[in-house]
Amino acid sequence: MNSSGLSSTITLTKSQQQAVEHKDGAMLVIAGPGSGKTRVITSRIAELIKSGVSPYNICAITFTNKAAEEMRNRVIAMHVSGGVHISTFHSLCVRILRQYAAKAKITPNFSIYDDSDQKKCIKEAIKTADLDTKNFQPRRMLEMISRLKNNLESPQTLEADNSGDYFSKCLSKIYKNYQAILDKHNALDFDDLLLKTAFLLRDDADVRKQLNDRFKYLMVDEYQDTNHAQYQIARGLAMISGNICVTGDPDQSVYGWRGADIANIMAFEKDWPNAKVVKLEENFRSGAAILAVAEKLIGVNKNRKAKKLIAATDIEAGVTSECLEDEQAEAVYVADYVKELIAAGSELSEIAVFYRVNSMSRALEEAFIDGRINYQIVRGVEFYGRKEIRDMLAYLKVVTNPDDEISLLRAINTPPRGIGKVTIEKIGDYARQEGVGLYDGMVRCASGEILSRRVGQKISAFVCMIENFKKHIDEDVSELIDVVFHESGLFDSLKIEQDSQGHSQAAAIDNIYELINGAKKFDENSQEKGLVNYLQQIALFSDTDTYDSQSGKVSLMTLHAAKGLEFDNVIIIGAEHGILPHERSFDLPSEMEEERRLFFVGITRARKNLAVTMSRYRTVYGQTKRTIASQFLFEAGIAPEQEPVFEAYESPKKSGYGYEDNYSQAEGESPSKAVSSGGSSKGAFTAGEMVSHKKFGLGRVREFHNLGGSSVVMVQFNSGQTKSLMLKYANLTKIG
DNA sequence: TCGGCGAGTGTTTTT
DNA sequence: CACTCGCCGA
Repeated sequence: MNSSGLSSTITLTKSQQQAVEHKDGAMLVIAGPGSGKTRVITSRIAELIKSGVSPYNICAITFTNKAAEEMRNRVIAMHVSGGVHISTFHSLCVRILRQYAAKAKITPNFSIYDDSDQKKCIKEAIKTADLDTKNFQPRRMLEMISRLKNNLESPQTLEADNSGDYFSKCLSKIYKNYQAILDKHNALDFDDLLLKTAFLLRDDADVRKQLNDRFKYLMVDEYQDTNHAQYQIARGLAMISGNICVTGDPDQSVYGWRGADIANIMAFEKDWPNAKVVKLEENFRSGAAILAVAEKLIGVNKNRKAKKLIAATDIEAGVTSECLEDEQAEAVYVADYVKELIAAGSELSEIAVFYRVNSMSRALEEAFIDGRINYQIVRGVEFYGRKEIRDMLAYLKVVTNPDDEISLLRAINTPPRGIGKVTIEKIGDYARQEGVGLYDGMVRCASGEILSRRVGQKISAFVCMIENFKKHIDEDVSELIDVVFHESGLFDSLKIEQDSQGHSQAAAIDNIYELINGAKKFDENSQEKGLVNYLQQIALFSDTDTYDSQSGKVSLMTLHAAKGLEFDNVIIIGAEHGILPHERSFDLPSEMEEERRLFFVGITRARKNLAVTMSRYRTVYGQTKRTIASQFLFEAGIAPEQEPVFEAYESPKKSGYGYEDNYSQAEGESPSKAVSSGGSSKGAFTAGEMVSHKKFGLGRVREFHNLGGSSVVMVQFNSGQTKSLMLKYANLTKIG
């Protein structure tokens, strides 16, 4: 999203014009990369207002806070009066849920739980279900619950369905417990924000009517990445007016793992039968050479609507690729390449490096520091994930929401106050007897005879402190944080640490001051003030929100974070089998296609120069392993000249994390042959056929997914195991 | 009560 | 390799 060309006098193409002028009814804008989508959306908002629609009646939903902010600025720059609601789905839901809290059966001061909060809750939920965390891994359970929530399955509906097997019954129980814990804490997780809003819209005609009246014109960007809950929310919001305009690109759907359903955009015309469909296929961003690579790659995907990438500029573009020895060499290569770009006149902020996983930034950072290149890592959790920040936020959450036990338990012993497990348990038991929350239990214990005098005093002191903080709740958030910082003892304990450990801890105190500074900005600028608002807003900050286009630094980020951005120069590192595509995606063709789209997204961020690198060896989890070139390099026609041995392989699942057990068989094979021939097992398979595999022996084909060069066969082997194999590498022989 | 230490474990992407 | 968890000693 470049900020240039904001002037409303700028000329639009015919199709852009069509999209901008469309007013009433449904519209689907299929917008390829670089097709001026953001400009279309903002121009349309301006056009709606010009035609007499009140800004107050317009709602635009973006994918990230950053995108929302940017769009807000653009709308303002168009000299259109304010009042348009622009936010992410999640922020919108927070607003709705607070406004209609009673109807949603929650209280408006709810906490929003992040990953680590959720993890604590799920562990407790598993324990109270009398199950163990070995067989029911917290992470996995959370993932499945998230999936359920995204599909709007409540614990009740799940429990009512008695048909499930043992595992689903356990899951159902865990889900129920987990939700009970969240309810008790007056807390919502990310998925709840969507689910509760969707239910509210579905079940309460009054609310639905009011919101439809409020948001007469709804626009949803990045529609290809909406999940079922978001889809239902959008539908609910536009149900009466029918004025829904969605924009997106199925080829850029990269959040399937988070429940995003590409079918939402594919089936839009069915949902809204009179929908106008506009395709934006002209690309104003990238040079033709880059587009050719992108188009070649994405063309391999099977499940897609055909769409062109038409170069609409005469940018001279270049695409290079390089194979380096290991990740250090790769990072140094990138640093040198960046220096060349700078020498050639490029701005640092016009250079970006993308990678598949966050951990890959490390080698880059070292090389950039060595090379004295200024960089920014687009990764936000960093700051809000720091211990001292979380500690501080825990206090604030307790102040707004004493039922938030996760925060309460954190705050009560940071810094240590000599209140231990036993005491907490005692109070917990007492509170349960009395039918009150833990905090209220403390309040009562502080004066009662439940605890020893000594402990009672400690509790009393803590409760008094929190109650005292509550008095400041209507002051500026920044002031309250300052008060909490000093009166809670957090400052003292950090100071002591700092003094004893030299200056290594100085950052902790500075971080709190930075938090205070951020809060000051919130106090000054935010539309809706107050502590609860502040906390709920912070909870929704994300990685991509930290990207600063004006930083004057090279940007490093994951491919996911790169969505929606553009740079003159893009470098994508780690184009290796197992990384891009990621090994966790090997089993499902749909996931392989998503990986391909991810690479596609990365490629199409570049205006002038695209460089792709891989390395021959990579150290993962402390072990150095030989790598295999990504098939995507070949599909896109950009394999490095100094070509790596492209080895035949089997799906490396279950054989550990490395690929070592399949790299022996390849030594002699000619790489180019292995690729272009498509392997030895050509043609189609059908379910039921008997096949033979070198290593796994005999088996029967269960599924065949014809994906051209990357077809996948799922085979159930006689050994009992079922494997998904890439057809062209699996070396399957048909039997009989 | 709490911090330190050692064994064990798990590794994608993020609102 | 890095992080978490649980146990033990002070």
